[in-house]
Amino acid sequence: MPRPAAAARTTHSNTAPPAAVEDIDTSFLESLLGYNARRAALAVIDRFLAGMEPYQLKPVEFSVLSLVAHNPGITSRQLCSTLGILPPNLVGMVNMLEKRELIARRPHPTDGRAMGLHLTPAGQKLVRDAEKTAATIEAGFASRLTPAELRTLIALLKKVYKAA
Amino acid sequence: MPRPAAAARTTHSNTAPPAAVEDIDTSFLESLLGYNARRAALAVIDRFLAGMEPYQLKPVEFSVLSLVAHNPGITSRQLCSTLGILPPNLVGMVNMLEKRELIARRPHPTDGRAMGLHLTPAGQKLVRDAEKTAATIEAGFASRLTPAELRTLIALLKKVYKAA
DNA sequence: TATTGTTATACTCTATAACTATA
DNA sequence: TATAGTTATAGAGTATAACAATA
Repeated sequence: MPRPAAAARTTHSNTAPPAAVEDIDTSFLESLLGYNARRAALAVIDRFLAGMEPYQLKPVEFSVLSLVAHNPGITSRQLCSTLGILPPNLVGMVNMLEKRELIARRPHPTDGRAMGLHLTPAGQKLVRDAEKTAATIEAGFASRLTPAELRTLIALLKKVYKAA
Repeated sequence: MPRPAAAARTTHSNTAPPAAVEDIDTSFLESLLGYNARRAALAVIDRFLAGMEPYQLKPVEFSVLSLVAHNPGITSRQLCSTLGILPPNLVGMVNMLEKRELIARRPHPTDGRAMGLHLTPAGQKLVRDAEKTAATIEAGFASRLTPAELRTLIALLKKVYKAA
């Protein structure tokens, strides 16, 4: 974001070390997959965060609810290994979602230690609406990417993190 | 990561609600750009973190050193806006890199408030080696992605986060 | 008046150790 | 003995407010 050409006093002084930097060279970083993946993820998540504001859901909370919706009876342990979060960090989230009466813990049918997670009717409605919003956000990126590019991008991303 | 087919007792009970989940359906989440971008970024950064261990550099510290290397005299403010980090959070990092004698603060040639950042000889050597390692890590992904796919992926990621 | 660098501080996210009850 | 869920806690990472020196 530095202005294009102010203070032209410090131009082409090829030998003097104490020169000011005007245009920042980011070419090396931009050649790295990690740098670009992180920047893109942050940009998309930022948009997602804004879109989920009416539902008071952060990205991970949305992921949890969506997984419970499509996998009624899923356990905490399964959520953790699927989403890559640690059990102690899930507990508070599940408590909060239960207090909001979006999900309910029920005893697991075969494992007395585990609890199966289920959506309440209110949770089902919220997830339906939130997933619709997520799809809309997704479509919003079609302004920068064609549908084909979006498909390609997602396919390549999967190739990167699957079989890690 | 649940085992494929243990406890076959709880199979095809199509009507009973309290059933155990065996294979987790993640298809909706996997259709979302944000989910895939985050997972991919985490996977790559994980690999990067391991590769940078001998240099004792975290991804952001590597980014800072690399930017200083290619832009000698760059200011803290410029680093912050380029990398999307906040000034208070950069201070400690620069202090630490200075204490490790990898960078040096010198007075800015035209702005008395600012400090220009420069690499020490030790810093230059470290960055050269670390960038070589970064390129190697990058090449390591060629096992999952062809060089053409990697180029396409990076180009599409740029499209996503530029013009955000 | 605005900006650079800085301190202090708070809030979130992520990680580790240890306990309980079931398997 | 191992695993699911939980508690407590520690450590990163990220955020805002406010100040001194300079523009």
